[in-house]
Amino acid sequence: MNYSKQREIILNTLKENVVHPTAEYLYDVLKKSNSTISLATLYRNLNQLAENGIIKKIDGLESSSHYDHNTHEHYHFICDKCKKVYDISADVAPDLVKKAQEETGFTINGSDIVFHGICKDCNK
Amino acid sequence: MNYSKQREIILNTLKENVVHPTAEYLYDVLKKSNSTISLATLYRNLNQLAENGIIKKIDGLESSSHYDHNTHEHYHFICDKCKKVYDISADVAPDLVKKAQEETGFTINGSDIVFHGICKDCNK
DNA sequence: CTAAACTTGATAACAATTCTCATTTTATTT
DNA sequence: AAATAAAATGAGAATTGTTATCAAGTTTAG
Repeated sequence: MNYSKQREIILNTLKENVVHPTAEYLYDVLKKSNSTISLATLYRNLNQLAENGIIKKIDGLESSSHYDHNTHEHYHFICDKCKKVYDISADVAPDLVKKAQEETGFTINGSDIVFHGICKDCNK
Repeated sequence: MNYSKQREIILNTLKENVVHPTAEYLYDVLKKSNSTISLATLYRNLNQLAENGIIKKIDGLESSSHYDHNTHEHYHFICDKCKKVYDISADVAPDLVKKAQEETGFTINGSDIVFHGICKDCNK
């Protein structure tokens, strides 16, 4: 992977975002800050960054993928009403990957763990 | 939900499938058994069945959704090489949903828990 | 038996993502 | 720093999975 200005901007924009944005959301943010990054370049770089373990692609949330700059093991919750994505500590299931590996005998390289329901705000 | 012949066929076909098929896979199976079920009807019914809790739609595996006739709590593993989908017992993380609920205070209605890596067969 | 509600098939439409390809940037070798 | 190879880019076309539309057929309750 060579250095590229665009990739740097994309990564920084993702890092500045507390939420877990979709490509489309990032694209809008980038456009507003006058970056002339094309949608293809955005997708290409998000995929590359994820393949290199620098960011994490979160699937299973909605029809579109979300991206997370936090690669430490943790899970996600999406509110079915407001669609906000929250982090859940990996402490709720200690050694989850290890145990799954023991049970199956498979080599586990990653996991996508997503809960959905209604968040506190929407429950009011 | 009214009775419908098509829905019955779709549900039975899904039940007979030990794998966790995609809509496309099911469509092929149905065509081979001379069912004249249109793709739209298939998708419509899979969604309805899932909404009514009769089957489960599994997201986060691949670009397309998979469907599971087993609605008891359990997790999934997809082999990145052969793309086969395996079940993982919920025992690897007892009370996962309950704990996540306690930690967050959110109402959790469901979860998609997917591990990926290389299965035993492909590891040989 | 009739009317209202539901379901269907065929196909168009859609949204998210990837591909193509000519041009530009970055890295490497001299 | 010039030449060359390798990687990245932008723009838009293409692809994939899924949903919407709508006229016609089916199911169900009264």
